[in-house]
Amino acid sequence: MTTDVDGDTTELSRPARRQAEIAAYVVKHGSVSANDLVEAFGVSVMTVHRDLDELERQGVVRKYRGGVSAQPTSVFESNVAYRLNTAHAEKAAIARHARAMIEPGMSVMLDDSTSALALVDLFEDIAPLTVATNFLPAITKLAQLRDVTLLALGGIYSATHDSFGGMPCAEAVEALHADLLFCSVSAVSSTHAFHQEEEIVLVKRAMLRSARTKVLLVDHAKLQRTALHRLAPLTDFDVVIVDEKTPKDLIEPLRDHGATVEVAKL
Amino acid sequence: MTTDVDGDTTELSRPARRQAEIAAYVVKHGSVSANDLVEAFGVSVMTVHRDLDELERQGVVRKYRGGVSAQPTSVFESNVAYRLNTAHAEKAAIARHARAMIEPGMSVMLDDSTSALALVDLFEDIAPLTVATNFLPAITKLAQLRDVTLLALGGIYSATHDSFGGMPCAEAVEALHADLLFCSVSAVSSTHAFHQEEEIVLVKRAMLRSARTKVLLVDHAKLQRTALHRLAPLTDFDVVIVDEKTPKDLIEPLRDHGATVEVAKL
DNA sequence: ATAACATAACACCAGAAGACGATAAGAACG
DNA sequence: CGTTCTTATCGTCTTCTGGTGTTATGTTAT
Repeated sequence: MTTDVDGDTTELSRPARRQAEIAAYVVKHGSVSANDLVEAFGVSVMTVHRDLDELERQGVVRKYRGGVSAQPTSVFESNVAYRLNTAHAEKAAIARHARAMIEPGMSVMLDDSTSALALVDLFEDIAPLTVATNFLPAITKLAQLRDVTLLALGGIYSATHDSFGGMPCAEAVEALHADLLFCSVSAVSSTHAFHQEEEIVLVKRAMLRSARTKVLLVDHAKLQRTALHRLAPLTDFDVVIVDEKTPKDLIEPLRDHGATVEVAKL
Repeated sequence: MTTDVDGDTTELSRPARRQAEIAAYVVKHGSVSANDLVEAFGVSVMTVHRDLDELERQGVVRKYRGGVSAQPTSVFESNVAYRLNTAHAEKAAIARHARAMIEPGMSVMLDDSTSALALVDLFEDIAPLTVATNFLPAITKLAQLRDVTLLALGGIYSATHDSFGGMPCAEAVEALHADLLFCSVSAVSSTHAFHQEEEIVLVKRAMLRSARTKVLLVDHAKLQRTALHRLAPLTDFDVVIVDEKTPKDLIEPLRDHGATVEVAKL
C-alpha cells in the first residue's frame, strides 16, 4: 500500500472516482464547461453529462446551459471528501477493534458514516443483535441478516449523505436508548469533535443523548482539523478509537484533555 | 385459492419463483423432508437447503433436522401470496390510473405493497413531490430520484414484508399528514378491507388517520375474500381503484355499500 | 436559421454477482 | 458406531447490471 497524502484511491468504482475527481475539478475551477471535462478526463461528452447529473443530484454542483458551477463548499466537503477519503484498511481495523465491545443481545446504534458501515460487515457473527441506524447502505445490508433486529431511523433523505435526517429522525432517535453508539465525524481537534452541517449535528447530538456507551471512530485523516459546528467535547465519548497510523504526538493531546483513546491494531 | 388463474409467472427470478413454489408445497403438505423437495423440484439437495434457509429467514417455514414444517398461515399468506400473485400488468394499470390523482408538489404516502411500488416508477415525471413510505424497495427507488423529497418511515424491519413497522413506525406516521395515501390490503369484502397481521394493521390504520385523501388499490384477486383483521370499512376510503379484469358483479356490491369505485383501464 | 449544446434511445462490452452442484467435513440421531 | 442429515467450501457457469459510446432527436441561444 502506497500510503500518501490522499492516496489510496482504490476501493472506489471507476465512475465514482471520476465523479469525485470531477467534483474536485469543478470546485477548484469554480465553473467549467462540459467540453473542458471531456478533455480533462478523456471520456465522451455523454458520460460527462451523466456524471454531472449525478453530482447535481447529490447537490455538489449546479448545471446550467454551457457548463456547471460549484456549490457551497460545505456540501462538497461532506460529500466528496468522504468519498475520496477511503482509508479502507484503517476503517476495517477500527471496526474490528470496535467489534470487541459488542456482545450478543446488545442494542447498537450507528450513524451515517463509512466507519460505521465497516462494522456492519462484522455483525453476522455477533448475532443476536439489535441495530438502529439512519444510514441507507447500512440498512440495506442489515436487512439481509438473520438474527439481527433492524430498527431503521427514518427521516428526510439526504442524497449527499445517503441517510435520513431532520426532525423526524431526531425524534425517532429520542424514542430509543441503545447500549452502544458508534459514530464518526468529519473533524477532530484535541478537545472536540466537529461537523460541517447543522442537520447532521442535530441527529448526532440526539444519538449521543440516546446511548449508554458512546464510541467515536476516527481515522487519522480526521485529526487536527476542525469544521463549522462543534459537535461535542471528546470527553463526552466513553472511548475514542483511532487507527494505528495515527502519529503518537497527535494522540497524546487527546489524552491530556481527558479523552480515553484506544488504538486499533493492524 | 392457489390457482394461478392468470399465471403471470414472469417478472420473478428463477430461484425466487422456486422458493415461492416450495413454500406453497410445504404449506400444502404441512411438513416435508429436504429429499422430497429434491425430487419434487429437480434440484440438488444443497439448493433445497439454501432455499429453505431463505424461507426460514423470511419466517415462512421452520427448519428442523429431517425436514421443514409450515408456519402459521398468516405469514405464508402475506409473504408468498404476494410473491406468486404478481398480476403485474394489472398493478401497472392501477398505478397509471392512480397517477392521475397526483399533482406536482403534493405529499404522498405509500404503504408496503407491490401495488404502491408500481406507482413509484411513475413519480419521476410528476416531480416535485414529497413521498413518505415504510417500504424498503420503494425507499431504495425513491432515493435515486431527483426532485422527490423522500421521507422514510422508520421502524422495526420485517423480512416478510421487506418494510418497517411496529410502534416506532406508527409514531412516525402520526407525526405527518399527507395529501394522499395509496395503500393496499390482502383481502376485500363488499364492505371492508382486511389484513392478516395485527402489526401491519396498526401501521395502516395510522396511515389512514394521517392522510387527507385515501385511496385503496385492489387487484381483482383480492376481492370477495377476508382475513383475520378488519382494517376499515371501504367507505373510509375516498376512492377504491380496481383493475379492468374485475367482474362487474363484484364491483356492484361495493358501490351498493357506498364505496366510490373506479376501474383502471388497460 | 444555424450552431452549440443537451438529452434520449439504442447497443455493446466487461466485470461482478448470482445460482448451482459436487465433494468433503461436520453434527445429530438411533 | 454408523447412518443420515446438514453445512462449508470451492469451481463453474450463467445471468445481469453498470458503464460506456454512437447516433439521433430535441432545445436554447445568437
